[in-house]
Amino acid sequence: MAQKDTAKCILDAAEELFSERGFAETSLRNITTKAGVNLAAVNYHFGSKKSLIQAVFARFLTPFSENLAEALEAYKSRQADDGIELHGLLVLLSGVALRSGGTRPQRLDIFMRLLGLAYTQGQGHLRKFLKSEYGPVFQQYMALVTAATPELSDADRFWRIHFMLGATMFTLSGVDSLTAMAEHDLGEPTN
Amino acid sequence: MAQKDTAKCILDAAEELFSERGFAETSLRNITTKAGVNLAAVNYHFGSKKSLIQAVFARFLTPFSENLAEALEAYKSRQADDGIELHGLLVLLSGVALRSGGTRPQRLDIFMRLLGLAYTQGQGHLRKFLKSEYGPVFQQYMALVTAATPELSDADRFWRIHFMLGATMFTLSGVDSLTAMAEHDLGEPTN
DNA sequence: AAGCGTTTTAAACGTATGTTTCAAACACTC
DNA sequence: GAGTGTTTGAAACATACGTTTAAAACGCTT
Repeated sequence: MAQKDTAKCILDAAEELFSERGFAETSLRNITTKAGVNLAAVNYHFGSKKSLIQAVFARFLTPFSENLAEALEAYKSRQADDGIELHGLLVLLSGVALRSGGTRPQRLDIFMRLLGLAYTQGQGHLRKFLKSEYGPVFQQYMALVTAATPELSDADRFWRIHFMLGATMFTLSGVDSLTAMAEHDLGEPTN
Repeated sequence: MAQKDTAKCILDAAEELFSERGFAETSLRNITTKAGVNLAAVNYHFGSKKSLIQAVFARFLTPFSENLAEALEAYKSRQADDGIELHGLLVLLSGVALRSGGTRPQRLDIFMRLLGLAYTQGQGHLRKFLKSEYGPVFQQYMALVTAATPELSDADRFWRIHFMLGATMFTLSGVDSLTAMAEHDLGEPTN
């Protein structure tokens, strides 16, 4: 419970609570209570709840997109001669994702849930923020994927990426959804 | 805009708004305004917002689980001799899902988004409701899937189901997530 | 230790929400 | 057409939220 930095404590608490309960269902009072700080600290350090949400994403995505940009540069100069290869691109992406989790290993779980929330809840400001801030790197990556799969039609590539992304995010985020409904009451307690 | 049944208008509006914006982000005033009914109608017809949320799910899931139960019975008696076959089970499930959409074809899209929300937002009451109400049918289905894949370890089967479910739900729900970040500004307007 | 910018604290503010109330409007039987 | 149970309507309620305020506490240079 090292209370070294108030802003960091708030981000940690917010990250966890948001991923468990969503944005609107998590009040600033929930966050500050869990973080052990004063309620006003959120607005002092982040300005507003919206900005706090964006900051939670930025803390993960900024290193991630930087790592991805670097890896893409290295990959492009390395593969300049013998063309773009899909397998290498996928390995590159998963490697960057795993490396960007920071110290805590469960960071990727939490972040996958957050990313899902960003697009299932009404947070339009978040979508705009993510797209304008981190869009270019992902567009760059997608362009390479397209170059690596010239044999696919745009529609085929679109759906295959959706399938892959869905399986990945769903699995990594640990959201059980339908399986939870069919779950026998073995295993961990429900709360 | 046939205002035949107030309860139905409320369910339609709630279903759509919930799937677009989440549960907590959608107020009863939003719903009743869109439905063209009085604010108090929600509490009169459904008792509370929680009950309304459950009713939205029940309207889709009750026919779905009944159809599934029937289809399972028919399948089991038909396949009694030559064993359980996985492909037939999957065709059965997708057939039931497509048939349970009701008249409107986009119902399945909306419902996949809702199902995702049910497990990413903090609605614990919803999870309990879904599990107790519809869990048994899905357990029955999963038992058949298990019987149809005796060559798989429990872990393998668990992850394969997760992959399939993730790809399916992600694709059907039309949630764009990461792809939206890399999207070029072509295509439909953003709002 | 005084001074000053930064951070924390407790309390209050305005607003939006879910819910309740109670009278009016309606539907339908006798 | 009066009477009765059901549904709608406008308004008010209590509560929880995000945000703001202003004073207190702190950290650090001098």
